[in-house]
Amino acid sequence: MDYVVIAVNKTQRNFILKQAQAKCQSLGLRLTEKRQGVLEILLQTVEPLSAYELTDKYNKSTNSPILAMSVYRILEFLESVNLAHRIHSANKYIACKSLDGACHHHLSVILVCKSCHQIEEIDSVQEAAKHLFKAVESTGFSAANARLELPGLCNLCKAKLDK
Amino acid sequence: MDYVVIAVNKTQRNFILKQAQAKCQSLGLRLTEKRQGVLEILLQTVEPLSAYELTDKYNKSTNSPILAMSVYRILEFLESVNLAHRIHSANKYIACKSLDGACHHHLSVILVCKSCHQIEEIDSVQEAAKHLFKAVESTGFSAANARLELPGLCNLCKAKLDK
DNA sequence: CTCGATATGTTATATTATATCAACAGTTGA
DNA sequence: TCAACTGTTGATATAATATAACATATCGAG
Repeated sequence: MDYVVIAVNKTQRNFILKQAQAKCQSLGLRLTEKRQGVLEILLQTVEPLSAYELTDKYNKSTNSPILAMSVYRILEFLESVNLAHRIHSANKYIACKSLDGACHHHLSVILVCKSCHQIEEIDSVQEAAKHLFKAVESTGFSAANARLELPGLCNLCKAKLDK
Repeated sequence: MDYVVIAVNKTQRNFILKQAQAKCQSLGLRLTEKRQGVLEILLQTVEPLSAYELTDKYNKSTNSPILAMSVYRILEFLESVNLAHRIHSANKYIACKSLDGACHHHLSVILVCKSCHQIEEIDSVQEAAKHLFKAVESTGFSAANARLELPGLCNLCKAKLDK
């Protein structure tokens, strides 16, 4: 299985946005224009973005600008409904790009390349992750909604460094 | 197996410090007075500390004070030789309290309690962690020196919340 | 419409982290 | 012994990330 950086095309973005709308509605929450705008920028971007980078991008693409403060609040909202994830090791944020609308939040594994700083949220290690969670929970600790961030080197960077 | 917050007693601290000295020496590096001082504070403390908290504690316990800048540098050093770990999800730092002098850095799992913010570095899930790493590496990604941070609720806090 | 709740605007400030250059200490080798 | 080199720390400035607090605006239910 090949390792590729996730980039979603326009059709996919629209699909995810629609699902996001539906999800919020079903929760009795509002995916407002600004919230959707922020989510769109995250979806359009391959690398994770800091709140301030996100603010800049947002403001370049609109004529009703937003403040970083609001972006933080919006990110908090998006995270709370699992539409975006925070990458702690980088203090940056990504959209959840899972196309089936059900990113496996409880078990998701995020690979963080130390060299190119790109990120891949992978599903193919579900089983192993599940085992780890079970082992952890058997110690009495309740692992909640965890995304495992694994630092390392992606395929491409490894190839470059090997040269 | 019970979940307990790691606290090392004085004897254990001294033991770890001695090992740290030896480790640095064998690497041709110096565990200077300040570096050792910072490590000691971390070892004496159960909760993870921010660089600035660490600075304050240090300066309260000495008459040759230190600057936060230096603490950052020292933390970087301690991390580079695996005597301390950074908790990304909290932007704080802990000492590696493994008594056998060989914290399993490549596979270590850190439980972070969202409620009391205390931290437990556990060894008992080595096998499961190893499997996960293998699964990840089979995707072509080289996981490097990872500590997995798992957010959740520790035993004690869970009990409190259940009341 | 209007009231309450939610969302956003606005300003200020806290917290975390890095950059830069100078001073000093310890080691090495002539 | 002394000069040169390397690594460590001091000192100051500033950048980057994040939260607090309060005001205003907007949405939706009744």
